[in-house]
Amino acid sequence: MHDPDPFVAKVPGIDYGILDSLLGYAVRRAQIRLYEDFIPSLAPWGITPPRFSAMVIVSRNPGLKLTQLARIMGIARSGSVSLVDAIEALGYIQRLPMPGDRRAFGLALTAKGEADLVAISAAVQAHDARMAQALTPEERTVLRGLLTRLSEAQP
Amino acid sequence: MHDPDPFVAKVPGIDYGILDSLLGYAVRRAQIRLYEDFIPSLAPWGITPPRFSAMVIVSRNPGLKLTQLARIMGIARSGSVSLVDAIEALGYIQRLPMPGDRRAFGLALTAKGEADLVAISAAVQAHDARMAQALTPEERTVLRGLLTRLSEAQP
DNA sequence: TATTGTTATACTCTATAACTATA
DNA sequence: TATAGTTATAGAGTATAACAATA
Repeated sequence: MHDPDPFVAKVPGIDYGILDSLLGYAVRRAQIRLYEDFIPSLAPWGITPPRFSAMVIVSRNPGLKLTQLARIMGIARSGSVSLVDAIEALGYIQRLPMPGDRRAFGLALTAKGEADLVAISAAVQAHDARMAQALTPEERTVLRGLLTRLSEAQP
Repeated sequence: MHDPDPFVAKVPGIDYGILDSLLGYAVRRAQIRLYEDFIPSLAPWGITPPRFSAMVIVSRNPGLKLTQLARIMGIARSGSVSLVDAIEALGYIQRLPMPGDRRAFGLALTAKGEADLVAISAAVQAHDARMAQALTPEERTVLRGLLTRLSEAQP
C-alpha cells in the first residue's frame, strides 16, 4: 500500500474542536498544504524551504557570517553550519575567508548557485502563485500583512 | 555561549529579496514565531503541536483508527504510529480493540488524558491569545479565513 | 487482493553543550 | 572573556518500503 494522499484540511464528519478557533492551527494547516506542493516542485534541485531562504538571503546579502545567517533565519548557530554544509554539497554556496577576522567566513553563492537560483526562484514563484490562486490579489496582500504582524508579535 | 535569542522576523539592514513577496515565506515566519512561544508554554506536559492536534481530534472523535488519524493530520501511517506511541508514553492515549475488525484499534484518550487536556487546552488558548494580541478580533477572523482557503488550495 | 498496524531505515530540521581558534 | 565556527549528541517529525495478521 502507499500512503500520501493529498492533504485534506477539513475532513468531512470530523470535529476539530478548539483547533478551528486557533490562529496557530490555521497557520499549521496552511503550512502543511504549502509544504506538500513545495517539495515536489523543488525536488529537481534538492531544495527545501530553509535552503531556499538561505540561498536568497546570502545572494542578496553576500558576506554574511554563519552566526548572522542563523539569527536572520531564527535557528541555532549549529543549525546554520549543517544548513550551509548541505547547500555547499549541492555546489551552491561557499565560505570565503574574511579579511581581518580569521575566525569568521563570509558566505557567498557560487556562480552555479547564482545561476541555478534564477530557475529555482522561478519554480518557487510558480509554486507560490499556484497556491495563491485560491485568493484574490487584494486578499494575498492582506494575508501577507496580517501574517507579518503576527510574526512580529511580542508576548 | 548560548544561542536562541527571540526570533526577529525582519532584521534591519537585511534584504530579503523575493522572500518578502511570497505567501509561503510569510506563513513560515509566522510559524517560527508561533512555535517559539508554543513549546515553552506546553513544556510542562511534554506537548508539541502535532501531539496537541492529535489529542484534540481523538478526544472529539473517539474510536478513530490510526489510518484515519494519519489522513486527518496529513501524515503517513507510520507517522501516526510513532505519534500515538509518544502520546501513549505520556499516559494520555490508548488503543482499544475494535469489535468486528481484529486488525484495527479504536483510539481514545485515557481519563488522565481527558483531564489534562483541559489544562493543556487552556495553555494553548492562552498562547494563541498572546500571539493574536498583535491583531484586532476582526483581523484574527479574516486571517483564519484566508489561511483556511489557502490550505484548501487546489493546484 | 486489500487493509491495518507495525517495523526498519533514513533524512531533515532543530536544539544544547562543549570544544578550538581566534579576537 | 567573548566570539566564530564546529562537533557531538539527541530528539522530533517526516518519508518509503516491506512485513504479518486479518479482511
